[in-house]
Amino acid sequence: MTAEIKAVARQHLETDGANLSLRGVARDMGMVSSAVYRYFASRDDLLTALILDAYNALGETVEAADAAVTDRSRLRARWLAATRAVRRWALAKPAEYALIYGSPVPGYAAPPDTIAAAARTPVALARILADAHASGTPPSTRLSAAAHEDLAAQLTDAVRADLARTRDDVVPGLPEEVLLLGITSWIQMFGTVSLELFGQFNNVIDAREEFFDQQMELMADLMGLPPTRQDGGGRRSEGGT
Amino acid sequence: MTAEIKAVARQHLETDGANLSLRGVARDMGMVSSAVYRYFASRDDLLTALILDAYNALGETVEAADAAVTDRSRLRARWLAATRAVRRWALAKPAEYALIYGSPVPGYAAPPDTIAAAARTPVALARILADAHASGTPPSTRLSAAAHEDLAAQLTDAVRADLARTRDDVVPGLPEEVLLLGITSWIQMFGTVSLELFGQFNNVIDAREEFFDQQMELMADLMGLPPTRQDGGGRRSEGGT
DNA sequence: TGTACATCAGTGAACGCGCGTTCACTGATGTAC
DNA sequence: TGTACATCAGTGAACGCGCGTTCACTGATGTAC
Repeated sequence: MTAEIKAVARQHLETDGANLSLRGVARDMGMVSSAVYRYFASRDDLLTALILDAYNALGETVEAADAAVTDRSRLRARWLAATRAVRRWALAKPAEYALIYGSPVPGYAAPPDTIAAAARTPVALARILADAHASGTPPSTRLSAAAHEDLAAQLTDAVRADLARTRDDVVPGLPEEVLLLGITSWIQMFGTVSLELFGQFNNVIDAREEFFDQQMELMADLMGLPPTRQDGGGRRSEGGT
Repeated sequence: MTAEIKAVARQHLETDGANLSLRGVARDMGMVSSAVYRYFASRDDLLTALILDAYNALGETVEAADAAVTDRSRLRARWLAATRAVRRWALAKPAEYALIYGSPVPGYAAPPDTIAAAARTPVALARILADAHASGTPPSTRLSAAAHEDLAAQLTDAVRADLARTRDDVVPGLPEEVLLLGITSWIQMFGTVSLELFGQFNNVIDAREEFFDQQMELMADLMGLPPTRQDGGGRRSEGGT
């Protein structure tokens, strides 16, 4: 019942964006508008439910994509699978993506329940990095030694404190510089998906899937995730030659 | 006259987001709603004008910030000045930023005039990278040699073609891998600003200015922009000790 | 098996509101002679 | 200096529409005895 309303509302998101009309949803369900109030106390309540669902659907998708890599030690494959899952989900449900990662809805304040759901995807990604660190992968094989040394020296106390707080919550034991590279990669992933989806790649990048993969490979390099087959020194070897 | 309408409309953006009301703007100007039609043919026309203005205002800000670095060879300082200008502008005018870099307005299609204006900021940033290349800075001093070699090998034909097209338009002569790192940095910059502005840093990053600076320093490392004072090997030295 | 009653999903009318756009108009300002 | 006329910024009423939310209600379904 409430699930059906949400399903119709999700369709409306595609055309109306966040200024979703409760009356329009009711109309499409063959109901009178006041009937919706039996299921949702207000339009904002419906919106909140959609936001929560979107965060959870994305989180679930990412978790599943990561879990589908059966050899858990293939850390780069896990990273690529998880980030590709984000992009694929965003392309499949652009309105839901925009709802959670786009501009805030004017006049709408997300209730605190959404915070935990919002964390689901970043936490899934962080777990991959934590596994990499636990398995002894040297942090960032791809940054030069000098750059890596600098990275730690460069951190101000305030940023370090932020990192330490998240570290303790999510990935205990991970060095702050490593977490920093993880957050950098997280930003790069959402930045790439958002710029593509919001139209900033028009007339610049046409090969979007390949470009995304390339960016995520670069981020894997940055985080020091080992090449998928550990046979080639620093060279990636999956997919030919 | 039209400038005043746009000024009031910009204030409305702050509260209403993109579902800006033409009647509301007229009301605030002490005019009757139909009077606005003497200056803008429709609500969408007004929106288009605001989008154009926003792209140009941001572009101008970035160009000015770059130009303010009088020693043009201080490439890292120019990069930091330009990217900080983006963030500062976005924080000062969040609604205008959301209008151009947030989720697309439902039912609104940006006319082609906006494309040239949209390019202004990326072009200003690309120029810094082109100057770095022209002055003989080795591309990406901070990636390990193996990683940098990989970067070129990793590019597929399609991505390479995209890069070549942009290169020929904007920064003739720049190697594709170097442009790629520039685009990566461009994405990182807008990703960081957007995630901050759209609320994804809540409960994660509090020291936002310092964090942003750190990310942009990292990107400068990635692009191989030399440290601000060329006296310290690989170590950054501006700002003490 | 049959009646009385409670539950509750959905109705329909109404509230007060705001919107974009049109159209014939007023009335001040400026120009031409 | 004075009159006649054109320009044009802004008015006011109206069009048809949609919205979120409320409230008293109907009528089917299910439960209790």
